Amino acid sequence: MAKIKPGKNATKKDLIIEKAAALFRIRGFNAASMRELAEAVGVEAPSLYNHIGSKSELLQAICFKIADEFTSHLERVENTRSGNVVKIENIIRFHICMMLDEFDEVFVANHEWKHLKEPYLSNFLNQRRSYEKRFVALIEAGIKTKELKNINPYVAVLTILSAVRGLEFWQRHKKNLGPQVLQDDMVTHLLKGMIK
Amino acid sequence: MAKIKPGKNATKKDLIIEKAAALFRIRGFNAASMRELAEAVGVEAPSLYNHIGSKSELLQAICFKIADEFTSHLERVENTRSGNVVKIENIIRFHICMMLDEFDEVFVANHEWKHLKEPYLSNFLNQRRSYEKRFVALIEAGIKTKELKNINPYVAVLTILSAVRGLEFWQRHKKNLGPQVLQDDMVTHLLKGMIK
DNA sequence: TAAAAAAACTAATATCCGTTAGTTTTACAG
DNA sequence: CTGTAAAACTAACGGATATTAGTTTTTTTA
Repeated sequence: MAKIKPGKNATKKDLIIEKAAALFRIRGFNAASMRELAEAVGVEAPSLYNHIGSKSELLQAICFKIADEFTSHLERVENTRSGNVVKIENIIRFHICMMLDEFDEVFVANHEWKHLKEPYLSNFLNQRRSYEKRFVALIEAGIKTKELKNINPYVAVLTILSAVRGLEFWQRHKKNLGPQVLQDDMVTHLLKGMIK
Repeated sequence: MAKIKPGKNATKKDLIIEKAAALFRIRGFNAASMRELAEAVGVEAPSLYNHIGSKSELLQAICFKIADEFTSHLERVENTRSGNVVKIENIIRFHICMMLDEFDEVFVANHEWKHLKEPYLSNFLNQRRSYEKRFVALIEAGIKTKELKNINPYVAVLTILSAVRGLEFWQRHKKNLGPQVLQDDMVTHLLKGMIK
């Protein structure tokens, strides 16, 4: 069969990772087979190994690409001079955008990380914990400056991150509601509540 | 080896399902092997088949047990004469309790349902969709009676259900915060927001 | 206590999976 | 064109998995 060229600026490895993200999301990491992945790429299974080292390497690439994007965005926000509420709103909106723009990858990072092998598993969890702690610190700062209610900051972070993650169920209703309305509504709900 | 008796009122099948829920949660449905499950039960793998039909039957039992509990609770709430906000708060608190009391089962129902086989997969998804629609109706009613802001009810349900689901990450912080505080904080956050 | 039923065990099978080995084809540099 | 390297292919292996078959042990029943 003819060699298949990937898009201009992307390597074939990138194409494989992209297809892997979609497949891992739909079938789950363990249920997804390298033969299925090969078919999606348009190649026989062993040919994949000319470009990648192993199946778990694919999972690592996906998880850490996403983790790094979130981490570096948080760093950018921290170095801003805005108020804490603005910072928090910024983070919420970024999560929503990531969920909509890089759906497969974010989904896999959220759901399949447990199948990472050591030491990647520990690295990933440490990076997550660090992210959450820095988010908590932001909320604590907002409480100190009286911008926020005297809530438990851990519960708030938990609530926000989980709510935003729920956008993975969004696809169903995509037709009825634009992403901008969605973003605004969710930000309002999480910041100001739903009671009049 | 001697026959192992389950707890007084539970059949051996119930014991197997219970152990399966814990195992499926930790390892994932596909990664969890029947040999591992057998070891947890204290038996050789083929012996399991004296009590169950197949591995997927276990997943079905777990998923539908949880789905039915949520559905019947919703029905109870619907038949109540309380205000809509009280009903919504009731549902949120029930979700939190389920998450804390039947952690393994709820986790598996939330994460592993995609490995259900037809027609169970379709049944499960239909039951979920129905639940969400009835929840949406409750919020729409609250908007109509001016109890709630004029938010998009789909976004609200999405936000609430996802936030509550996030309690699966709770175990980490259990030591620092009691479940009652958690419940109250989360209900407040979801109903009234975090801004002062 | 003897017969019947339930539930354990051992052994084995068929299937699928990730991956390797070895070979052939394609693409590109000179 | 020609030679070289990259990337495709076919064939196959070793290991794990769910499950079945057949047998033996344990428990219950009468």
